[in-house]
Amino acid sequence: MDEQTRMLQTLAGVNMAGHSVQGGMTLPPPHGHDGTDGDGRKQDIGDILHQIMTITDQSLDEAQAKKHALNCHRMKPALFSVLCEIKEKTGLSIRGAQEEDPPDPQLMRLDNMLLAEGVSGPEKGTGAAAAAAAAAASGGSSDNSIEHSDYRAKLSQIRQIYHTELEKYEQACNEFTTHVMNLLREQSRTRPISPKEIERMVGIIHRKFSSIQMQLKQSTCEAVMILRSRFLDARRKRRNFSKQATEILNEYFYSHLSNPYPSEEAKEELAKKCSITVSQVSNWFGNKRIRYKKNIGKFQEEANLYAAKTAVNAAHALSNFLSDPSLFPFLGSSGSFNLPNSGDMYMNMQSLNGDSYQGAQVGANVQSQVGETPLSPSSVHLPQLSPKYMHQARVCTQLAPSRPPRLSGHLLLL
DNA sequence: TTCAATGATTAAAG
DNA sequence: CTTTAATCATTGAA
Repeated sequence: MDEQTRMLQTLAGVNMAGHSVQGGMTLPPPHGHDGTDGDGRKQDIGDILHQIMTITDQSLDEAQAKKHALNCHRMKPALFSVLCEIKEKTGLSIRGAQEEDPPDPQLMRLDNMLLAEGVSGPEKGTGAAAAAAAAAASGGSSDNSIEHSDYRAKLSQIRQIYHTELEKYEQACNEFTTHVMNLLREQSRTRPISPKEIERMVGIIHRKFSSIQMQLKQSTCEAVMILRSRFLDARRKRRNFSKQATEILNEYFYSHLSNPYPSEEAKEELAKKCSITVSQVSNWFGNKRIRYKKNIGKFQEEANLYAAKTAVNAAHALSNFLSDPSLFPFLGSSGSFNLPNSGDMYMNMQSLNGDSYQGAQVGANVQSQVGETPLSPSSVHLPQLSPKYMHQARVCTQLAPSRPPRLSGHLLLL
């Protein structure tokens, strides 16, 4: 302790013997006289003030030398550690303890939202590529893809700004932190600063910067929300599908009337054909099924139309099929097996097309004859002529009573 | 302007 | 997840 005492004396320029250093914030105690503090203290303060006032009179070299001597004093580390400890025990440590804060729920919410919107988080190269591919796949024929890419572009713009700003903040934060740390380390040579204190300081800086980041995140969130709402509005603005698309969808629907539930693959196929998305196909079929079921009569004309259309298509397909001599060599030349081109064949095709039992009675009012809802899964569903949708054809065991017995002959022929 | 048609969204159910 | 049923919101024709 003797060394420390002397050290203190050197530092304060006064004799502190016999006085406790616990009074951290109080002025250095006067030297010499134990217990007789009255006039002595005043004089000591005067001395100190004088020293301070005249410090500029010292030559720089002299001051530097003094400083150096002080820094090199072998008891300095020990003394500083004690001083640091004292500091810890006084106000500073209390403040530090109070600043232990739990993760801000608000910040968490913002983070989650940014993550969900794809602004923060992993680089969404795949997502953007997929979106671009989707936009390209839809052929650019619809405004939808344009709007979508527009949204994407704006979002990535926001994303970019967000990231550059974030990076800037982070860089500034790191710079400032290292600067402060260096400063404190430098200062720790001349005044007691514990590593813990530096740590705390770093914590304070980080908190400050993260509050700035939160503002950034908040404004980014706002921007995304605005963009999103605008885009959602735009998305709600529907466009009717093209006539061709509706045609294709209706064709599929009415030729699968007993089971109008396209498989995933079928949906994809239809989506591709119609230049719409799979979910749009799903929407369309959902709407179509419910609206058809609600008012079959209203759709009768349409049903007949498409049934006839598919029948004609099928007839052509079958015609081509049957007239292929390589398939039926026993039939001889194509001439010897004349396909009936009109009425007869047409009706055959109608019955061949197991699904379009509505269409089998073109022009008739079928409503009364439809004993069961055509959507009932118990309806017969015979394989289609078109091989494309073969995979989802389903042959049920029971025949609908209202339906005529069916075409085993044709099928056998095929 | 009206209104049926239609694509999209939603809750509920499985 | 998919589907149904109801509903919303826009479109396009009258």
